[in-house]
Amino acid sequence: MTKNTQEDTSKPRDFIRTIIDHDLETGKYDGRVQTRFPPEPNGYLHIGHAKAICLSFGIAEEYPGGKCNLRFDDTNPAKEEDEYVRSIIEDVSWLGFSWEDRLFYASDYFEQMLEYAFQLIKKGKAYVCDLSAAEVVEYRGTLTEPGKESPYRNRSIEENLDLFQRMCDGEFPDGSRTLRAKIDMAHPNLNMRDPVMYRILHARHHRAGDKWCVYPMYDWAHGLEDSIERITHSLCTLEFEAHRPLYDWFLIELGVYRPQQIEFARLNLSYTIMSKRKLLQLVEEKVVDGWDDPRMPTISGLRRRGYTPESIRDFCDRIGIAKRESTVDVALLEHCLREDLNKRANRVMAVLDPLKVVITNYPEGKIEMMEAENNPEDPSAGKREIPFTREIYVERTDFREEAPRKYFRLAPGKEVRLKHAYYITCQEVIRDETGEITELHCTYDPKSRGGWTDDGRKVRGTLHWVSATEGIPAEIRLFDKLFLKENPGEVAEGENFLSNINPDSLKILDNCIVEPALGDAKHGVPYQFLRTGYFTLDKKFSKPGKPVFNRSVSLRDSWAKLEKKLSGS
RNA sequence: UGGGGAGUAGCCAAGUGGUAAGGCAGCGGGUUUUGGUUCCGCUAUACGCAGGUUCGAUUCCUGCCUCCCCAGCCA
Repeated sequence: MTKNTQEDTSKPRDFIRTIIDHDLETGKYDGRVQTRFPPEPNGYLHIGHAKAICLSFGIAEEYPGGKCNLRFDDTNPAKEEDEYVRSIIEDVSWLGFSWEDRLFYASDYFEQMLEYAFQLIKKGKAYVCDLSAAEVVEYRGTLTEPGKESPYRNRSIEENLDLFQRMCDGEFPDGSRTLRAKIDMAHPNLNMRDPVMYRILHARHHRAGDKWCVYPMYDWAHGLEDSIERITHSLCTLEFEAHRPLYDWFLIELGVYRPQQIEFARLNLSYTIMSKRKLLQLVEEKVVDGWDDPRMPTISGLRRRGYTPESIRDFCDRIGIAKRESTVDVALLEHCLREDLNKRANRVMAVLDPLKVVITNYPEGKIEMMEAENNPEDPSAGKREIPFTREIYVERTDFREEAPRKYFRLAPGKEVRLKHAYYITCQEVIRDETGEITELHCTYDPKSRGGWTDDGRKVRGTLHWVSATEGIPAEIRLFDKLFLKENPGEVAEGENFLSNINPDSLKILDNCIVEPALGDAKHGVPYQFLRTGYFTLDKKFSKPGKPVFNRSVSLRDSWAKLEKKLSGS
C-alpha cells in the first residue's frame, strides 16, 4: 500500500492547503484553522463566489475543528442593500455550508474600528486630510513618479484627534476631509501612499441606519475584521495581492492579532461574465428577467435553471485552486451537472415539438397503461405507468421523409420502437393544404407490447412519445449561452459587452405536451425528459395547469454530431 | 515605465534534480428498449525563450519575452 486511503479520498493539495498543512505542523495559530467568506452585499452571488465559498468553507470542513465565518463586508452604504444580504444567506446555505452561529457584519465592528483609528492617530500614524478627492489623486503621483505629501500631513496629534472626532460627529460635509494613514508618499506600491482610512458619507446604512457619517475603507476595515474574528487564513483573490503589505501594516502598527492573507486566482468561465456590475446591468436593462434568470451565472440563476448544490461543489473541486489566471470551459460545469443528474433524475417523457401519430390499427378510445422504470441508474426509484392511446405525439424531429444514412428514427415504411410501448411502422404521411406535415398514420405490432419481440427482429430506433388525449400541455424553455463570444468582454472599439449578447439564448416552446405524471411536478426536483435533457419546473412562470419547465442541460447528442459530420463530408 | 504576480496539451491542473498524474473537450470501438448512461482504447513530442550549473533540469541560477493586477474618498 503505497498510498493510503486517507490521501486518496482527501482533496488535492493545492498551494493554500499546503500552506495550512505546514502552519499546522509548525504550530502557527495553535493548530486553529479559521477562514471566512466576506461578501459585500451589493449584488447576488455567482459561480465565481461559489469557488471562494467552496474553498473557505471547504477548508473549514476538512480540518479538525476548522471553522468558517460568513461575514458581510458592509462598509459602503451607497451600494449595499438588505435584499442582497438575504440572497447571499440563502445561496450559501443552499450550497450546503454552515457558519453555525458565526454570521457577522463588518458594520458591527465600526465602534471598535474607530477606537483603533484613534490609537493610530495618537501614535502619529494617521492624520486628517482636507484635500479634495481630485487633489488626493493629484498628490498620489503615478506608477513611475513619487507622490507629494499632503499639506495637512503634519498636523498635531491633538488637532487630528479633534478633527477626526468632529468628522465622526457629522460636522463636515461629504468629501470634505478624510482620515489617512501616514506611511510613505514615495512608496513604489501606490496602495502605501497614505491610503484613505475613512471618508465622510452621510448615507443611510442598510443595517446601521443613520448611526454613522464616516465609513471605513476596505483596506483599513478588512484586516481589522479578520483580526477581530481571529481568522487564521484570510483567502481572497489575486487583485488584493498588492494590498497585502497594507493589510499587514495596519495590524502591525496596531499591535493586534494578525491573520495571513493568501490570494488565489478568481474563476473565469467561457461565454460568461462574472462582474457584479455587468450582471446588475443585465438585470436593470431587462436583458434577463432578474438576478435569478436561468441564463445567469448567479447561484440563484443556476438553482432556477436546475443546477444542484452537489454539481456546483463538484465543479469547484475539479477546477482546482492556483494563482494562474485561467478561464474554465463552461462544458466542465455542464458535465458536472449531467453526471449528478444522471444518477438522481427520474426519467419521464415529454414532446417538445409535437407531431401527431395516429395508430390506425389500434382501437379508438382504448387506454392501456404501460409500465416504465423511473431510472435505469437507480432501481430503487421504482416504476410508474404511462397511458398509451391510439393518438400520440412524437417529436417532429424524429421523423424524416427521406432518411439519411445511419438514421434510424421514423421514416415512411420504417419501423421504430416507442419507448415502453410498441413497435410502430409509418404507413402514410398526411399534409395540410400548405404541404406541411400534420400527422403520420402508423400501424403497431400488438406482439411488441412493452417494446420488445422475441422473434429476433432488429429495431434500432427508440422514440419517446406522449398520449395525445392523456398528456398535459406545458411550456418548455430551452437556453443557450447568453454570450456569443468565449470572452464576452472582447469587443470592437466603441462597443461594450452587450453587443456580444446571444439574441437566441432563450427559446420558448409553448405547445409542448408532457406525460401525466408531470402534472404534479415539484419545484427543485430534477427530471430527465427522455432523449432531450434534464429539466426542472420553473418557479417564476409555472401556473396551475400550465407548468413551465426549464432545460437545465441537454443530453449529449452523438447523433447530432454524426449527422453534422455526414452532411459536412 | 515603478511595484506586485503568473507562464506544464484546445481548456483546467498535479508533480519531481532522473526525464511529466488526473479531469474536461476531441477521436475510435463494445454494451444498451434514452443515438443517454456505462465500458474499453486512442491522440496530442504539454513543461514561455535563451544561456549556465549538473552525469542528468520542467524542477537550481542568470538574462529575456509574454500576460495579469495597482494611480476609487469601491470592494
